[in-house]
Amino acid sequence: MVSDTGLVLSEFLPYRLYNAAEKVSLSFSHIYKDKHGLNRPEWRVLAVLAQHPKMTATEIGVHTRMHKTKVSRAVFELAGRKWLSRQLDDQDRRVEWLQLTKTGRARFAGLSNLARSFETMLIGALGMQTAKQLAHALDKIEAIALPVKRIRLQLQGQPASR
Amino acid sequence: MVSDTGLVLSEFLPYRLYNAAEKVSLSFSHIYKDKHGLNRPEWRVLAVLAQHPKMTATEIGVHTRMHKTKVSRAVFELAGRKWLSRQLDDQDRRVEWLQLTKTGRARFAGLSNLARSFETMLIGALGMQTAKQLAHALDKIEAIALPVKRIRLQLQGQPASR
DNA sequence: CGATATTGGTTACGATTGTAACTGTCAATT
DNA sequence: AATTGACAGTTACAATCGTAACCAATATCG
Repeated sequence: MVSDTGLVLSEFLPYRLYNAAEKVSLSFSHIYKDKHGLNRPEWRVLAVLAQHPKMTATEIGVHTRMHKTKVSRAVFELAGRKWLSRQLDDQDRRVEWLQLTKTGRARFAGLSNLARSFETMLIGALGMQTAKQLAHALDKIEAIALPVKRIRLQLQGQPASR
Repeated sequence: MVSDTGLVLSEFLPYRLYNAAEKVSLSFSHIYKDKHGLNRPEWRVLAVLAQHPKMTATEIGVHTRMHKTKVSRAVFELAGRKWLSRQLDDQDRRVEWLQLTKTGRARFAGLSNLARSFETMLIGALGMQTAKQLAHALDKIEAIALPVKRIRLQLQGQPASR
């Protein structure tokens, strides 16, 4: 029989993890939001393209764990700003190769520095040891398999069941 | 001069933290969503009221770090299901005291057990040591002050400056 | 006491998001 | 080569969410 002492929400790990992530994310969001009016998907697309010069929207979705509609909208917005260019693959005209324009790279450079400063500040506030332990815990969370029903899982990299 | 090697998104701590939280939260959400059709705010209100028998909507918002409109909607929904009752304070008729009904408590009991099982599973997958380190890191994140501009901060519990 | 500010909670509206349907292109099977 | 299925990416629609405006009720201060 289970002792139904209830559940202390404020000590419940998923809850705490979520709140911490929201807090950090909210604080960090000013870096891309305030100056450039980017939202999170746009920031992520920018950051991935800065690191991987040529990618397709689908690849970006897999890499950033974002739904393809999110990616699509972010790409649309960034293309409108001329921060990235789209180029049809000539083997397969369904796919578009995306890459940052000079403007895009320039804008990102500044953001990138701010991002790293933020991370440094965060790690400093946590202390190096705690930060390392946190990173390690995140490694594990990324690695473990959690039950995910109902959701067709937007990152269609690996086939679920066929 | 800052070495602009760019930024490796997949190693960027805020990004990783957010993804991990989303992964865990998405997996956990099935527990309250699949069977009862609750959403996250509703789940939280339920859990807090189970722990603290009588609270006001404002208090719930502070405690769960949720915006008062979210709380308001969740309370509306749960009241509609008769999982909680509202009772006007007779000293101050603006405030409503909320408490779970017998139905609400009964429904929550099951959820609470599933929630604890989930947490146990998660901690098991992480390993006890990692889980403890994670909890410690989350403690620190909760405690530190991160720059938050622009946002009027929905949890008006503690005065920011007076 | 009366005007004004503040507070608890709700509602309206715009923005963001996810699901599903859709378009166009390629691949496979006949 | 024609049909069928799969896939890249977009669009439509509904649900969720945050901001701001709002309504009552109380507190404050002249």
